[in-house]
Amino acid sequence: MIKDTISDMLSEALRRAQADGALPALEHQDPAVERPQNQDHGDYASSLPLKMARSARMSPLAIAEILRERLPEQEEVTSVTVAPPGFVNFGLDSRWIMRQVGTVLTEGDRFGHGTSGTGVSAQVEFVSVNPTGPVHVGHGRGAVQGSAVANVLEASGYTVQREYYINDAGSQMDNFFESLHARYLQALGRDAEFPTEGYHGAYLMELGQELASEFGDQYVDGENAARELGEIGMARMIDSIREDLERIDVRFDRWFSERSLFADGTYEKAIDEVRANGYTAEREGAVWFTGTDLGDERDSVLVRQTGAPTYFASDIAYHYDKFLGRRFDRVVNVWGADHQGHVPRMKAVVNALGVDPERLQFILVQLVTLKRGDEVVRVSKRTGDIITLAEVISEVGPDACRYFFLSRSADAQMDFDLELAKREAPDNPVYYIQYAFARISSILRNARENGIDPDDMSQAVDFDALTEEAEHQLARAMLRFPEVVELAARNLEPHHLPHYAYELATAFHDFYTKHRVLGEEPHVTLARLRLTQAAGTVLRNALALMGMSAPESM
RNA sequence: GCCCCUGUAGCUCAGUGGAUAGAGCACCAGCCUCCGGAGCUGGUGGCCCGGGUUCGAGUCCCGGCAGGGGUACCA
Repeated sequence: MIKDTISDMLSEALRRAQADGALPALEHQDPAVERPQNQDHGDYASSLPLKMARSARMSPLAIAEILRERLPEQEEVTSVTVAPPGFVNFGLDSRWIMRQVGTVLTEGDRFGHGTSGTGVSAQVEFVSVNPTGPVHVGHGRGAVQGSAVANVLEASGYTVQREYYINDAGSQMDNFFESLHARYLQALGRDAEFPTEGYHGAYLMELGQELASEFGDQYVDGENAARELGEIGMARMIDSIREDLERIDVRFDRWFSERSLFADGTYEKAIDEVRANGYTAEREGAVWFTGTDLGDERDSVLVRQTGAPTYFASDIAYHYDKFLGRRFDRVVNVWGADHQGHVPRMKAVVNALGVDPERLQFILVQLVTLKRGDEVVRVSKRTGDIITLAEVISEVGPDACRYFFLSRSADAQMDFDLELAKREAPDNPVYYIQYAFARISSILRNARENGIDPDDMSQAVDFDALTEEAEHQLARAMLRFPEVVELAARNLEPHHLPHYAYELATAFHDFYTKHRVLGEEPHVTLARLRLTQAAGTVLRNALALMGMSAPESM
């Protein structure tokens, strides 16, 4: 990345200045290269002189000047200026910028990808909705955020595994089995007492009816009837969850069963490890995790008086498997904000397993407040008043759904007004972005009709023919893409992607409005065609990371 | 009570400690002989309050205020 090149230039200048005594030798300084908001200040700027002025006991301007004089030559940087109160501003050679269009086309769908995560394995676990009900709209937000984070990490070179943790053990499954069995019996016209704390949603009645018509009275009686029927029902639920998620391009490499932790001995190994490291205690007939020894607020129960493990104990086993079993270098858990209290505990647990807690990161997705107009819609499985992800997808479409969930940072709550989302669908920014891609595709189609084959890359391109401001801005916008991907990966903030895509689309629409591609002088047409193709490549790559489609026509 | 997240334009949201805080929607005024007007151009309008750190704070720290979430031998 050009940004790294400029950082290296500054580091070299600093080294030289310290070698010849112009600047005092200080400990490592970050070159602090950033993009100025105001383009008059160049393509990149460094505030290093301002940051080191105090410790160097020199004026920032003097430091800036010393650095500027010692900067190594670099062909892509044509201007370096010192600006008060102490910036070093860098201007890129506009001809070099335009030639990067060729680089974009050469790299194709790999343009924007980086290497910061090369050789590092990362697991992203997300959604993980209990298989007792459908995916609702709040889960959808986590699904989109998680899948985009996984995409962005992968694009940064990480070896990524996308995982869904199936909570198929524990009391909520028993409850689901009983609830389903009751619905099944009711569907067969029999008296059945529905559990007070059961799952009241309409989806379970439908499932009960489905199983009743399919299996008849096969599961009415018998010791294990409810359980056997429940297993079938759970598999159906998981299938339906999978289908819903696939509609918004959310896919998993592995569906990890909580039960398997107990079946294969991982659970015992994990608890033994925690015990061996001295972080368990027996009190009041229960086994506790003494997280307070590791800075947690309070101790937590692992095994109840009844002998049944808590879900927390399962989670210990699960993370034991992630770090000590499958040996992921990094683990990212995407959780709903209602699980926030669980984060310090999990950090403490990982610590207790002898793993650096920094390797475990969380994205806490804040809750979605559903509205219909002014009316707030509460999501409740107990009442059955559920707005499912599937419903939202059907109303606003998968691309708009993804864009909407992606464009807000995970730690900000959001209102989702279904009426508004429907009404504004044609004005949604997603169409603006996709329209840019459709226009690009249209130009390429027209080029073919005019006897120009855009895919023929044999002809030499005169990028110096691209001298217009709008062309320059479009190319500049394209070059920012790798930096955006890197930023999104480093901070686990996929919401930068849609904002970037919008800006890139704006740069293209502006170019499109002001200049024609086809019908100009041949060398201009060819150069603009390449610019257009490159814009399409970057747009498509950005949309791909967002999990959105890039339609050639709309 | 304690812990976490959030407070930026009328509304929905961006804004890696930097130079003159940005978009969309809405509102006002313009642009179609020409590659798709789902587009383009201009205008109105803003950092919750009070301290602090810093050469520099929307951004970091402390204290308020407001909204949301969490504080189980539920998950």
